[in-house]
Amino acid sequence: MAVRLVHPDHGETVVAIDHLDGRLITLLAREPRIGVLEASRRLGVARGTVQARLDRLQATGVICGFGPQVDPAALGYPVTAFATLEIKQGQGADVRGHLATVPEVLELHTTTGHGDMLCRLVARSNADLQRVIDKVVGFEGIVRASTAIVMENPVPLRIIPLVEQAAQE
Amino acid sequence: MAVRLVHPDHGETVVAIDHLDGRLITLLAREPRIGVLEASRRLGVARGTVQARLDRLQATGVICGFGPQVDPAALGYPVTAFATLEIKQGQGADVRGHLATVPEVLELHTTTGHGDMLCRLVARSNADLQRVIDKVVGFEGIVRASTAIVMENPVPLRIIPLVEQAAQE
DNA sequence: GTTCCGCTGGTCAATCTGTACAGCAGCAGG
DNA sequence: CCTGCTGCTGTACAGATTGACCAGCGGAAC
Repeated sequence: MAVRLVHPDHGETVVAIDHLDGRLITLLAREPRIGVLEASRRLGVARGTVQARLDRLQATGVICGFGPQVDPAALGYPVTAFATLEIKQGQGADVRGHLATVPEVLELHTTTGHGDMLCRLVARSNADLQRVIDKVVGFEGIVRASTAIVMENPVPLRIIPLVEQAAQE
Repeated sequence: MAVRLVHPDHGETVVAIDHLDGRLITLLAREPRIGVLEASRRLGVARGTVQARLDRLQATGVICGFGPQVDPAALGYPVTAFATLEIKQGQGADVRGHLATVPEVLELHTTTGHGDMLCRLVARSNADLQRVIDKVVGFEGIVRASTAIVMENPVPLRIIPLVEQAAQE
């Protein structure tokens, strides 16, 4: 059963999930098209149980949606890159706003370490990547950018192993 | 209409999507729970059209699934970090296999540039991150690792702006 | 002109959903 | 021991949705 807890160290709200929650999430991840009824059959529990678990998982924020997963490569953007940006003092907010307007910026984080920001880019080709980088970097406030082009993706974004680990407890 | 094309430069299969496809994906991303019937009402087209479009988008790989989106923070892993790894020559495959077994590694890419690999990690706390990094790096073949902790995430992983751009054409 | 293809608007049976209910079991508190 | 609470089960119901069809229509290509 998913239960809201308060982390003893940080006071953040976390949610403890049990084995059934874990199996449910894993099942949904593997076969997203099945409905509540079919899921209850697979898991060997009553339909109402699955419904209640799902409602709770969404209410607690563990599951934040079932949006379609779109493959940028299939859309014509097969090149992925990560850019580390160095930002001029005090320009952070402007840069964030700028990057948010660039469709090819799929993700942006502010980080500790050598750079100040890390963003994930896609482009139509290696040549097109230059255009994207110019668009990203062509903004006052960005001092320097270093880009790493993704060649292979041995582990695509995943969550199931973590869910299973979290469900162990 | 989503149509398979062959990219003139690379020979890769890409898919051109039209405005209706774009609206459909955007709609599904915004309100994932609506069904085909409701979507057809919102888009002002026949139900069969939406069904056909969806089938085609999935067949062409543009939409690769509707899996649940799980928030690691809600599961008790509020700390995200990116680690750049330098790999000893010829150890790539072993390192990939090792990292794939670590649940806290959500994503792994091999890249050009200073490092050889870039991976996304989560941890229960900053202190716990040390444990995760030790687990990741404690493997022969990894020469050096540099980690950037994520402080803020101004642009969460998104795809809609790109879909809208792709749908313009 | 003819053919192909996609969109429309309609139907059909089968299934699923949301909701509700009573019964039962485990657990904590008194 | 009894009580109250919570969660799971099995069931029921009306209403909505799904997948599958079909004939007709229009635009684009040959």
